[in-house]
Amino acid sequence: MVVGVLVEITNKNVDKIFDYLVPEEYQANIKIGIRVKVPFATRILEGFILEIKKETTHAKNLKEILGLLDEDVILNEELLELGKKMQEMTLSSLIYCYQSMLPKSLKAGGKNKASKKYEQVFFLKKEPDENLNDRQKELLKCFQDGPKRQKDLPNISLARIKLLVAKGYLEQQQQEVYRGSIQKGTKIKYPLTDAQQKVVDEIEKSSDAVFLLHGVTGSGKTEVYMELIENAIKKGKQSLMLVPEISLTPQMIERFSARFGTRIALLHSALSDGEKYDEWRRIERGEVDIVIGARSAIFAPLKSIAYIIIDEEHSDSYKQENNPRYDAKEIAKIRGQYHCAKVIMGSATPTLESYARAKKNVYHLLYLPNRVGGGTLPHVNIIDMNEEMKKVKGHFSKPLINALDRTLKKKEQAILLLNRRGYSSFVTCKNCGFVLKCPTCDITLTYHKSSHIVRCHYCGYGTTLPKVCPECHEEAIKDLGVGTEKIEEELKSYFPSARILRMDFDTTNKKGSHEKMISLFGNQQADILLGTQIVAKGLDFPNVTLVGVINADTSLNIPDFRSSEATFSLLSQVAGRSGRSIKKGEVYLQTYNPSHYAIRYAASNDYFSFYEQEMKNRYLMKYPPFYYLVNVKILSKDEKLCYQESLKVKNVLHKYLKETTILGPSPDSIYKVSNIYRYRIILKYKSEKMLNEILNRLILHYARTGKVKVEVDFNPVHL
DNA sequence: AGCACGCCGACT
DNA sequence: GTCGGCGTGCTC
Repeated sequence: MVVGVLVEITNKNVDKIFDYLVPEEYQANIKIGIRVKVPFATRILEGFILEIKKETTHAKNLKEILGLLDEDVILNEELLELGKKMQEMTLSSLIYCYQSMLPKSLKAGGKNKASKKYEQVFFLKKEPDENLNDRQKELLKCFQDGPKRQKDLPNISLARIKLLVAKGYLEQQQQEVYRGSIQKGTKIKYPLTDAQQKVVDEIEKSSDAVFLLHGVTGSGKTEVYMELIENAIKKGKQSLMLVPEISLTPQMIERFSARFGTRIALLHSALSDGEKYDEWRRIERGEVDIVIGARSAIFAPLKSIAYIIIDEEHSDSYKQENNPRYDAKEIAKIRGQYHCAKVIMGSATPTLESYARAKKNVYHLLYLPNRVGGGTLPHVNIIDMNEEMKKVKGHFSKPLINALDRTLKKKEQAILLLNRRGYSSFVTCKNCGFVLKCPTCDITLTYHKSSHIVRCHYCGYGTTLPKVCPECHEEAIKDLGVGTEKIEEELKSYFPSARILRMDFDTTNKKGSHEKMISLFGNQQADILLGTQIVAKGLDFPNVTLVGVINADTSLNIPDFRSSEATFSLLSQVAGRSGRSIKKGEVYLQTYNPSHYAIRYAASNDYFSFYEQEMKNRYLMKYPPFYYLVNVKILSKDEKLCYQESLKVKNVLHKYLKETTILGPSPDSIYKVSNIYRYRIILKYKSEKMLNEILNRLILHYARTGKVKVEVDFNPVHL
């Protein structure tokens, strides 16, 4: 017996199947999709069995596999096939594709091995008799209604139980337990509005495969999802829902667990490896009906899927930003096809790509134009900061201060957004203008006031803030950026008695702190929630009647063709946090670009006009959805070599790709990260037959040397 | 990815 | 004369 094994090495030159002999002792337990240990050159590696055959076509004498790592299949037939498609789509190595589908403990060569957790359970074996004393008889009664763990029996020592085991009255067994899964469930269900019901009916009756649910903020998309999921469960089918990591908030989890109880698996970054493994096992064993998770949850090993829901479809988090650079929305469509499932993408501000497809009837378009309960969308005021800054200093305009004052007096709550995207809170010398930069990345360092440390957000490098300027040696170092801490101070000077809750990546780092803050604010133990993008998404607080955006337009200034879309989307989302119940809400957008269409249309909540305008720009500039993009990155520690090879790559592309616009090479948006220089070449095309083959050949060519590396990113979300 | 094999410079 | 540089090639 011979097996074909894909080993754990991610280099594209080793990304092929190697044949091994299977010793007699292992033959009975060999399955496609399990992991094995194999000798490989001078080392011992792990890999996945992808083939089982009688003989090898490989002429030379084969080595034998050294052992099996799994009893159960890790990569089932669907995932095996999916991985191959991923490889074609991303040009990553096949092993990378498989590894990215699995929790760490199930990857080949993953350090911490599969870790089922067991607990001792005890159950009754022999009825109590006269050989026991009264206390022992009493204890045995506890086991009459079923097996028990020691924890289920407070005040009973393990020794007392073990004694009864020794005497043969109780039997002890190992039972696999799952860590950290949801416990409660009260089956709460709200009746659907007519509009929601109509959408549900339309999806259920339709035979289309992909739907785009365009629903304004607060229109109750989640209720639609839940209804569909529940109806699917009644038919014995499962559902998979993707949300941006940031939206995996306790609020949303609570809504689902309240309705569906324990038959949910949650996959998010806060879980430990053991917890992730347990959730994966529950899913694989068919013990859950619903999987909710961030991007990688798209690979959850469900067996019979009815719906794949992509909530907040516009979120850039669905595209993986490192190898393999897959798009979970595309994976969703492939899995959907396999399961004959319906894919539903939902958003208040769909991506232009999705909306354009919906308009061409590639996706089935559904629309929820109104808020549930007839609530009206908040009134939005645009504040021209060019004018305001002549009147006041600091970051707050008069109208926003007045609005905050009114809100606080009414005992209502406010959310303030500091738009940090594309914004660096840099540290500079007031004397010579020197800006603190990371020694290994071409990035300004960010000052963290609470810890007195400046840090690089790309490589994590950190150091204490220098007292004197490294350049001119004057004591004139000053942080100029606007962080939430600074805004908080300013806010306190206006409203000394207001209770301010600051939420950003610094304060929500610790496990559970995010949850705590949200419940604190929900219980109205704070008046103002101040934070970065994290406050814009998915939160639902009925007492919030004011939303203020300190700087609506910083995200417009980043050099990315999607910056208008990102700004429009962010502002629409955050505005939607205001006035979600009967109380009327208002919104203040402070901006230096009051006439920019992204800001104006966000203010008037006019998705359609934004769409039309932005589509015109995209057409003129040859951007998606009119053209496809590929970002070809050339990386090297050697700056000169990097540029030289970039030119060579460009020439090759030029020679073979006749239908493609080729831009560059140019320095990447971050020229240097961890001492590696980066150039990029942008490709724009509508259709190019040779594209994948040529790019693949380039990657392979550079994969051997190690001095220069070429990476490609199809449909990049950021340029 | 590693690691061996193989062909050219300054050193106990 | 040798130690060791890293270019090239291979791993069932």
